[in-house]
Amino acid sequence: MTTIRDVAKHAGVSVTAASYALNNTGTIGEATRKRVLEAAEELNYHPNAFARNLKKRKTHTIGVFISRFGGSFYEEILEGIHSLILDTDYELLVCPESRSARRILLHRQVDGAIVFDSKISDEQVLKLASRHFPIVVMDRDLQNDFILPLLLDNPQGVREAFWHLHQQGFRKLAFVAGAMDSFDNAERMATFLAEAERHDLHVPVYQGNFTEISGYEIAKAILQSDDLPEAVFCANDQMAIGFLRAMKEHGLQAPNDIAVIGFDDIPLAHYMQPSISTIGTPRFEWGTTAVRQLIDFIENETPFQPQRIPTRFLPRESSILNLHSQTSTGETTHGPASPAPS
Amino acid sequence: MTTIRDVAKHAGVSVTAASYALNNTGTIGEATRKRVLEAAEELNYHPNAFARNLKKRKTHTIGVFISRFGGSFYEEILEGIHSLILDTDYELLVCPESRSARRILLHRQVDGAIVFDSKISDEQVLKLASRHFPIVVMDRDLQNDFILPLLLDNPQGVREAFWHLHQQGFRKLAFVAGAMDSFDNAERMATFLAEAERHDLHVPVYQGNFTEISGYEIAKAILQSDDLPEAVFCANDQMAIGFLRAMKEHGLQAPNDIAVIGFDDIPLAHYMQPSISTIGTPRFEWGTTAVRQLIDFIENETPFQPQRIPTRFLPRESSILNLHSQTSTGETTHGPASPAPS
DNA sequence: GTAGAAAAGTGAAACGTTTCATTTAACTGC
DNA sequence: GCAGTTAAATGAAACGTTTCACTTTTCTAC
Repeated sequence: MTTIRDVAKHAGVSVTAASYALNNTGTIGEATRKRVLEAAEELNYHPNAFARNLKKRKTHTIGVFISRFGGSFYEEILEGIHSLILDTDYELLVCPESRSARRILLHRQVDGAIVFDSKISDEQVLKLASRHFPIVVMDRDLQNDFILPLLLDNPQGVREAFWHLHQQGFRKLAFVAGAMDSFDNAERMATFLAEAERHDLHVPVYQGNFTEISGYEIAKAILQSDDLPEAVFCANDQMAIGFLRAMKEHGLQAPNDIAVIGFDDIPLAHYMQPSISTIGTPRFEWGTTAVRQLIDFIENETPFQPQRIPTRFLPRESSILNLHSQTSTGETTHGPASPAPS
Repeated sequence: MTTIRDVAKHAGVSVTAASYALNNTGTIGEATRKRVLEAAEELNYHPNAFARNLKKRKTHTIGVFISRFGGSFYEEILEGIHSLILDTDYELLVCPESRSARRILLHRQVDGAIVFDSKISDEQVLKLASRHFPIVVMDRDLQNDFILPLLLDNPQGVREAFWHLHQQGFRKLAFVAGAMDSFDNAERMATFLAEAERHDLHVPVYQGNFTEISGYEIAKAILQSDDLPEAVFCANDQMAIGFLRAMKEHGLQAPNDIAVIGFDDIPLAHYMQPSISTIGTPRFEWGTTAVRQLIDFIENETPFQPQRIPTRFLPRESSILNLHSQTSTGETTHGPASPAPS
């Protein structure tokens, strides 16, 4: 492993000179700079990042902490994050959950973090966040000078969905919940139940965990009974997909037998048959917003601006009664994100 | 920032003792170890990873280098990689392309790398790989003692697809190519053209770049002419989706007007209408294999075992003529990866 | 030609760990 | 109670950079 010492020797200058030349800092003659750079090239020198970071105490890297890669959900957020990173000279580092208690995060191998993983406890986030280590959280309602919550505006989308169902005359509703420890699940459920309450409707809640299989199994259980709901709201699309699969196996169809609504607008929701009504959100921008604010804080200590990420109900086949008696072109041929024509 | 020095002082021991206690190394009394650990806890101490790695020259981390997160393609590979990592005490670090020439990789902030990004040049990989820095490549045919290529068996799947088309009587074929610099694209194209050649068929090639929009635009161009192909092979599913979208807009249907085949078996391919015939591959296992071999090399210098990742043609609606006159249950209700019932 | 200023270059300390080589303390068995 | 061992604890060097404070060289203006 060649070090800066080797480069300096090879170029016949001091280590300091070599360092200045390589970093374009300090004060150094054009001729020697050239010599140093050539020596570095020749020796295939690459600075040791650990030594450098140890000294500089800056890594120029931001870390994103997610639970896993699957599920189509993070994808677009990550793309947004990545796209903004490309415009900066920051490095991006994505860490899924790992056994060894997230050394990367704890050991501050990054200058700031974006946290989207409920396995990381609130206490950890609180303990870690500081002027020198700002954190953006996207999955919990935590806030101080160094912690920026960027949360979905769940109530908005859920209300729209509820109205949509109510307006069409659905009264016998059910709610399929996601993981208990999820902020989003809690808020979606609370909003839906509150809306129902206001209309004097009682809504049974079935406990799932955001996976397709849990939606499938809940549906199986429900379909055993002879007392079916008219419409089901699932806390995310995966579960809605599972629910629909079970319905199909029982020879039932959405929306006529049971209307189904999901949440997230993952690409599949648009392409399924029937297409799934869901609540969409600008995930790409969600990601860019997070990075923008984070880097702004790191570089200029710009105070964090908490904001809610808008959500919007997207009516599709799985919950629109008599769709085919109405105009029904549009939608299916457009991109995944497009709503029904107004 | 509390350092080990603070911990040592607080516990009333030497720095060395603190280090030994914290790392469970050296020789240290049970009582003092306790005291040190308590002090560390109390001061909320976390070792500085840079200092540590600088000294130890091991990071216990493996790095995955991909071009981007989107496209549904990497997702399952990353899940495989992640799932195996969880069984080890290694850390995982995923880096998408970034402006600053991939410091992470170059600066060896990881103990080994998995490269799946054509923007990283062959020369770089060759220069970098060594006994102390093994590299698995998944997107290029590069090999030596320290570089393990894990490539798709493109020829297998492409041949099956070709036979499938040929057997149904399709003779007027076209090939929609992906990015020029892609190994997979090259191999898929070469195989397809070679098969065609053997049957004295001439196949025009349209140059795309793996994106949906490129497939869409190529289709638009083709559909202008009055001389349509009978079947089109797209080098990946994204382009096939774009192609089908354009066809729909022209009021054409697959497979009757033009049969369409893709490659990759991304989840959408299964759910589209019509479902898309494609070539599937065990991406999850692809990821686990990469990690397994990499860590085995790092820990035991187990020699790399190059192997091809199997591929398999999955016939679906977009290329099966008269499907509905045959048995046609199954498939659509199964999970995305399941092939047609045999 | 010289004083003074600017430019170019250097030595050494520091970043926070780990670990080698030593010293000191605590046990043995007789 | 002592020599010999083993256990426990320590000081200091090292990892590869960057950067401060300083010295040497070169330039400028008179």
